Amino acid sequence: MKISELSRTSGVSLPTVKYYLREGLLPPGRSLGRNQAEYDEAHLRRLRLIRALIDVGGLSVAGVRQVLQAVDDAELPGHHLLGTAHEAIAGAPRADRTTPGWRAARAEAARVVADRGWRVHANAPALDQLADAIAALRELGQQDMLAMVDDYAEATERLARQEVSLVLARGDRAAMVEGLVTGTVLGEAVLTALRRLAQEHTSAGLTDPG
Amino acid sequence: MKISELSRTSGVSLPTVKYYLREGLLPPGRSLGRNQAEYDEAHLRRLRLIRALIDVGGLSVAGVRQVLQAVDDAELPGHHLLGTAHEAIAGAPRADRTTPGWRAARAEAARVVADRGWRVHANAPALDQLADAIAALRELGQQDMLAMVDDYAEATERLARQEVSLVLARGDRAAMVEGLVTGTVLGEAVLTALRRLAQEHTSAGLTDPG
DNA sequence: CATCATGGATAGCATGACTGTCCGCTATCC
DNA sequence: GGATAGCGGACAGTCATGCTATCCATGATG
Repeated sequence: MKISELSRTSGVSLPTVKYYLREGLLPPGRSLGRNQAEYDEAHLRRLRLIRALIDVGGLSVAGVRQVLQAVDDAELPGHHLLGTAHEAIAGAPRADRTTPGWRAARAEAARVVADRGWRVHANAPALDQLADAIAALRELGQQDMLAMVDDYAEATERLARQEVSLVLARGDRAAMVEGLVTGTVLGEAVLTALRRLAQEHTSAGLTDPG
Repeated sequence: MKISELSRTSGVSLPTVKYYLREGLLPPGRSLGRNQAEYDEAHLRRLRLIRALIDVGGLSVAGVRQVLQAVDDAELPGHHLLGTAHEAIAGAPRADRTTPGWRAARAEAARVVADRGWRVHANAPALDQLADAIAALRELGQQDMLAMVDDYAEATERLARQEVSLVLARGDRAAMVEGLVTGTVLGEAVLTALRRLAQEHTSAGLTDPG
């Protein structure tokens, strides 16, 4: 198919498709001459993945590029890809990570993980994000919220087991890789949306039962 | 304290403090004349909350303003505040919500909630976000991931019960209100960070046991 | 009394994610 | 075989966000 058809059937405007091409998110089509190129199903699929990562996952264009490069790297072992996906989701840190309070929170985050016996990379971005949140909670005098951490950890551990086995159940590598990325990014969107709905339900039920 | 001290002790640059004042995130200090104003602990606290919502929660300045207006509205019933927080977190939708695929996903989202007996506002933003994610998953041929939805719902329901009762356990309204906001926004950060860590642990454990 | 910070207003800047325009070329439809 | 619509490629322009910088008249402070 031609670029205009790619644009039309994907719903992504033509200038934007060109932009993604320029930015290396979308591989160039098979050139059929100086000013004609052929795109196929794989491009369409890729374009949809890009939009999902941006629109639903909230990734930046740079983050998407990172993820896609990892996806396309056939050598990369699976859980490296996961790490890349996590880095891309994380983006640039906004919080100040130099204060003593943050360092303490960071140590606390490491402790939570260690207590659970989780084997994670010592400088996983998620550890820093957890520290950001813990530090903020303490700074705001909301430490009592930290009582939830164990419940969160328990729940996420159970869910992660399900997710990972679901992805591993797929036979081939390509399907696993895509599942990993979408599971990580879109799964997070599903989880947080459901959390909000559950909160709304529960708070309505408790403040206005019946 | 003076504005410069507020800036110094909060770690937020003076121009930024002025910016937040201009934007109405921070209430003006008690004026002591044409060019002098007095700020207090409440301002410091508020400033820290703003930074937490922006840095950790990822809210936009507009979103923060929305939340704080609700926080300051003493009339607003509790679960309205929750709704406002959810709207502010959600921000402007990025996905296209006019396609038939999206409508189907939206109906599916409503069904998930209804099947659980969750009582939520029929146009809660989280329902749309859930639909965004479901639509993306289907569009990408990753429907099998939707098998997780029930587990997510189950887990979030249990967690929400804990969270809400934790917040309600606080005596006074002001503490509850702040707990609600921080619990919603920062709790989400904690949850997603832990989810990523759990994923990393699990995938490492399954691909490389020992 | 000399400085210096302050409140208030306005302008400027960096980044990110597009969007619009132009150009020379070519496939395709009369 | 000529018109014309679409194409690839290069770039400049746009818009929103979240600050940051400058200026000024005033008044606090040593």
